[in-house]
Amino acid sequence: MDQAVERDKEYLETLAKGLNVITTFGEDHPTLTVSEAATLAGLSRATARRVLHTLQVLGYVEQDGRAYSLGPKALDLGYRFLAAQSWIDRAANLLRELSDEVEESSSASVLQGTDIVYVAHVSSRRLMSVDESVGTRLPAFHTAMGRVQLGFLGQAELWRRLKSVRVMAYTASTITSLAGLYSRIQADHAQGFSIVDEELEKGLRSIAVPVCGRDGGLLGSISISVSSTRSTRENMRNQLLSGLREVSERISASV
Amino acid sequence: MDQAVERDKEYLETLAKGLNVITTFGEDHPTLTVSEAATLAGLSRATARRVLHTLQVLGYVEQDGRAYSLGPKALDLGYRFLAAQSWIDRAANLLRELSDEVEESSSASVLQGTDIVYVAHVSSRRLMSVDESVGTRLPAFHTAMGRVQLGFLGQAELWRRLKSVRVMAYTASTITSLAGLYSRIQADHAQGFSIVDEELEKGLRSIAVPVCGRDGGLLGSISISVSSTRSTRENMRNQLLSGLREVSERISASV
DNA sequence: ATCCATACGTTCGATAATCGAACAAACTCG
DNA sequence: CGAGTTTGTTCGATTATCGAACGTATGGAT
Repeated sequence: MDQAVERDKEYLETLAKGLNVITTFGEDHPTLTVSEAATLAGLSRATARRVLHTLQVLGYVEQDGRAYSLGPKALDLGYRFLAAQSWIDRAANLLRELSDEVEESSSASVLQGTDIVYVAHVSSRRLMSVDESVGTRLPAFHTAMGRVQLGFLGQAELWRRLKSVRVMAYTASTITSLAGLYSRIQADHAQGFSIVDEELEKGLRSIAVPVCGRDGGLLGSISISVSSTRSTRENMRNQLLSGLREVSERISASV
Repeated sequence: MDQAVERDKEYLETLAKGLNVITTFGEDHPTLTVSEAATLAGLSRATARRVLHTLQVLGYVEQDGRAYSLGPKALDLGYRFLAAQSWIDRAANLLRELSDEVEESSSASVLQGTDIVYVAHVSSRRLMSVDESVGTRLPAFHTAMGRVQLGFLGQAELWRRLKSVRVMAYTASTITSLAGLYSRIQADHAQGFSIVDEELEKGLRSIAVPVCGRDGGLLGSISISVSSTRSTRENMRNQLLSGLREVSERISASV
C-alpha cells in the first residue's frame, strides 16, 4: 500500500512545511511559540523551530522572547503578486473615484478555485460600510464578484468546481442547490453583471462586473456593495451598473 | 576553510530556495520560465523546476504553458501579516478620512531594518499624487515615516543601522553624511514629527508622525505627502501636523 | 511544413539536508 | 523558590534533495 501512494519526489516537502508554518499566523494567532506553531502546522517541535529560525534569518518572521510573529517582509511575497498585475493599481485608483461619486464601498478581486481573493478595496465614509482587506478570501459562488468570474469558466470546469464546494446556507437567502447556482451564474454571464442579495450576509447587497484584458481574457472583477436598506436591486442596476462598466472599460483600455 | 564556515544545520536551505524563487517574480518579471527562474534565483534548472512545481501544487504559483506566474494565494502570506496587526485596518480607515479632508495622499508604514514597508496607502484625487502600493519598500533614512521610527531605536542600534546603509544622493537635497542623518533623526524624535523635503525625489515633501500602542511601544508611522509646489514646510507644520497627530492618537486609543 | 536550436521533463545514484529523540538549560507561574 | 513546562541543541540515522544526462517537446526561422 505504501508503494501505491509513492511520494512525488519532485515535490519539496521542506518548502511546503515552511509555507504551512507561515499560514498558521493570522488574526487568530498574531504571535506563536515554537510549540504552538508545531501543533498548528502538524510538525515536530524541532522541525517547527528550524522553520521559524530560517524564516527569521530571511526576515519573514520576527522573534520577541518566545513569541514569533510575521514580519513586514511577508508583505513582499503578496506584493509581488500585486506588482505583477498592472491592472490592479489602475483599478484601485478608478474605484477610489467611483466610491467617492456613489458614496459606497467598492472592491476588486480575482478568482482562485472556489474563492475570490480581494486585490483592492475602498471603504466608503458611511458608518456601516463593507470593509475587507486586500488578501481576504470569500466564497466565489455566493458573491457577485465570484459569479461574474465563474461565468467565464467552461461548462465542465464550472460543474467540477460546483461539485467540490460544500454549499452552506449563510442566510435564508443563500442559493444552495447546485443547479440553481449553475443557472444563476450562466444568466449573470449572459447579462454581463451579477447582483447578489443577502446571500452571504443579511443586509448586504452587491453588484459586480468582470474586468478583461485587451485580448478578452478575464483579469478579475469589480463591485460595489451597499446596505440593503439603502438601495434596491433596481436602484443598483439603474444607478451603479453604468459606473462599474465604465471603470471596467477604462481598466481594460489601460492594460 | 570549509570547516571555518560550517553551515548552520538549523537553517533549512530548501525553504530558503523556495522563498527566493517567489521573490524573483515582480513588476520586472510578471511571468518566468523554469530557466529564467533558475538563473534569477541562482539554482540549477532541476531545482528551480521542483520549487515551481511545489508552489504550483500549493497554489502559490500558476502555470500557463512554459510561463509561471504568482497566484493570488501569494497574497495570503502578506495578508496574514496585515491581519495580525489590528492597528493597520484602523489606520487605513482614519487615513482615508484625513486624505479626503486635506486633499492629499496619506500612508502608513512599518520599519524593517533600513527600509520602511508601506502597510496602508490612500491616494488623493489630484493628478500628481503619491501612489505607492502596500508592500512597497523605501529607504527609511530618507523618508519622514522612516525617520520618526528610527528615532525610537537605541543610540547604538541606530548607529549600527546607519553604518550598514550605502547612502545615496537621490537628489541635491539628500542628506548624505551619517552624522547629519543621526542629528536629524534625534531632532525629529524630540519634536515628535519629521518633515522630509525633496530628499528622495524632487518635488516631493512629506510629514510623518509615529504611531504607538497603549504600552508606548512603536507600531509604525503615518504620513501625508504633497507636491512641494503646493505646500511649504511651514504650511505642513501648521495645517497638516495636527490632523496626523489626531489620527495617530485615535489609532493608539483603539488598539 | 520542416528543421534546428533551445528549453523542458524525467530519472537515478550519490550526497547532503533534514529529522526527531533525548537531554540539558531556560522560563513561567504559583 | 520550586516544580512543571517549554525551548535549544546535538547526534546518528534516514530520507529528501540534488544535478547530470538523456529523451522529448516547443518555438522560431526558413
